[in-house]
Amino acid sequence: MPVARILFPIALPEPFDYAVPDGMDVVAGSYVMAPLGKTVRNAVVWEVVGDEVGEGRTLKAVEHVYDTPPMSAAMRKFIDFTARYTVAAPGAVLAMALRARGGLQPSPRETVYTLTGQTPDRMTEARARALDAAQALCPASASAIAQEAGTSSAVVTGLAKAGALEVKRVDIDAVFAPPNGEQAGKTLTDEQALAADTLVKSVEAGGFAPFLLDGVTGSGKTEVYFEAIAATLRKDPDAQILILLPEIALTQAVLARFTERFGAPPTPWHSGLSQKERRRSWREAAHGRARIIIGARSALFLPYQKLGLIIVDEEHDGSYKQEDGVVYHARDLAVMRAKLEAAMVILASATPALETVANGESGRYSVLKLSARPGAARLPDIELVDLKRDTPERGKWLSPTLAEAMADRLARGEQSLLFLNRRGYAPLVICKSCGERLKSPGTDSWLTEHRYTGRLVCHVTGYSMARPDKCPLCGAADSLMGVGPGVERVAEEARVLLPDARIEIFSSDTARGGEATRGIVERMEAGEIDILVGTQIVAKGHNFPKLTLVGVIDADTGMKGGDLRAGERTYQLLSQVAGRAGRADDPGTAMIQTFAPESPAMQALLLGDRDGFLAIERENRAMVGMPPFGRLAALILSAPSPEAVDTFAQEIAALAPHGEGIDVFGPAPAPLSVVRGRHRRRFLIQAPRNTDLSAYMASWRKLMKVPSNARISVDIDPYSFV
DNA sequence: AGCACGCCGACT
DNA sequence: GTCGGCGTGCTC
Repeated sequence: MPVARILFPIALPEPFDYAVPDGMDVVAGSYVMAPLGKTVRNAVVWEVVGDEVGEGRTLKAVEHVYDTPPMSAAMRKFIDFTARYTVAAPGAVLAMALRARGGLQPSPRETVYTLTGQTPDRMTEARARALDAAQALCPASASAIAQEAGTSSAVVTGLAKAGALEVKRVDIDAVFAPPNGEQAGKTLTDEQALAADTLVKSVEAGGFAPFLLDGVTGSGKTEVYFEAIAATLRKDPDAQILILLPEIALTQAVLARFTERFGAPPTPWHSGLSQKERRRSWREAAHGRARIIIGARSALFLPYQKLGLIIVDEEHDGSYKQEDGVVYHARDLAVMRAKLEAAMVILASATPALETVANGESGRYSVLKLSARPGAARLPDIELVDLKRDTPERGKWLSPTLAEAMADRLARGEQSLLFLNRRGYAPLVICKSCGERLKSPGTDSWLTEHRYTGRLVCHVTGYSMARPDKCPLCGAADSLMGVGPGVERVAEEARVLLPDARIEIFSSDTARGGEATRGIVERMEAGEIDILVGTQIVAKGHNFPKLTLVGVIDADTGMKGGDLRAGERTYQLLSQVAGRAGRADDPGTAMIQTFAPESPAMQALLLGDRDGFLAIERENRAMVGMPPFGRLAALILSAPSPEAVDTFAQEIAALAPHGEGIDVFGPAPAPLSVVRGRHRRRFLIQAPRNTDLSAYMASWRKLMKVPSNARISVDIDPYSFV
């Protein structure tokens, strides 16, 4: 009897062996149901091993094979690669690919009713209303028609019996309409056409080909990669195309743009989908019927039948890094997935990551540059405001220079945007009488004061409490004081400064859901807002024609935290924010308040010299062997008590294997040393560029005996660390 | 990930 | 005397 090696979507160390009953059609990649312990679970056949009989052991049998086409060999290889690379169990990676309940079953069906045109022999008041409702809703269930008509569903079934309504059984999860690759796109500029042509030629040639599409904001990157998508659709009627976007960019407007360009809505995938939508998107992707899939990082793990093209838009965006569970970077894995699929991959950005630029320069990626903004819109003039000389009053955050510019814009009827990447009123609350800093319970992160809601909120755990009127530690009344600026406090300051101005706050707190966001954007476009105070939510997308001043409250915030990429991230974010100012005939001004105007990031911003900035960054990193010139990994341990985690950390430190050129630093308290009652320690591992760090971390991990109350997580190529 | 087996506190 | 707390170990 053939034996199937089956991988379960749980963190088991390896696939398990099962007997394949006679006549059951099981191949590598088959989605099956098999008994495991006391339960029966969905799983995937990883390989079928000939007619080998287990050495005297009896195997359980595969129970059921699903009709879903088997998972492709490339997908299985990708899962194995990801597991090895991220030092995770293959089953834990497979679990990410199977996250859609009901996706393996055929679509559930429902009974719907449509008009036949016949009139029933006997017509009643209720029947007439039901027929009207059926016409309005067209295909609809009996209950929906009955509700609309204000009758019982017996009326609807009665009409069906009388021949006035036709009964149909239909799939609840409709198939996505196929996109059209023949439809023409916008007219491209010469520069855009040149880039698009290169991409189209590469699609036609086929095979693995990585590209960096490096184009300034507004240079039309999307229109260029649309041509690559269209070419892929034309070339291969089975090829699927995946577009990865940062979660925050997955808006209705973006989906609409794809719908318009390709004549059919794309298949969406992100954390906000309902169970029904997930099931539908997953099934269509797994069957190969979904042709264009637009999703957040997790869409990379859908089991496509045949990927022809992957696009990673805003490839520098930090949200591509998954931090819990299987720790991965979707951009890096996207390139690997494309390689395994022999597909093309396009990384697009106005401010590409240093790693990506380095890959371009070394020739691993082909680089396409777009330098011009069509419509002749120029980038804004940038001014650095030196906070050491141009200091705001105590407890204030707007420098005299910025305040004056805002007043000037208001007088001219133009708009200003103040940017501060901090939600709420004050990022820290202290007690004036005992000095206590209020923290989230079981965590060492500060509570942020939100005046708008009158609450103290932890931005790490989501914990929130009503603002107490007494210090919880010493009991002193009226002693709590918010320290530091948040968008609410800056808005308050602006209101005092310019009482006649219409001022609004734009952050994830005030713009919950698309509705409120659209409201703010519309009022801004209509000129009903004079000053908008926002967090990084304002950095993306929207262009406001009357906006001529952007003020960056504190350019140095992002530089704290000892992060390797702090300078790079600050540059990316600030250049994006600054780009919001200006319009075709008036470039506008961006005023950036900083205590370090002489720093390379600020100087590069001032001069608009992104490449110069990257060159300095690169030199610094090359000197100290940091990525991409060396490799990093992190090992994070956690346990319920500081004593337990320290003991465990010491044991682990002693076990670290020797490796050529590999340095192990730590243990040190992790960036957030206490999270939800768990104490965390971190090791940082640095190695030469060509080291197989995954293999090193896996060999180390094998030596560890992890106590049951402790957790361990490996982060290859960590992004945030101290 | 479930689920059961295992030894130590408060209850009908 | 039992019910049940979740520590730990296994699932082909």
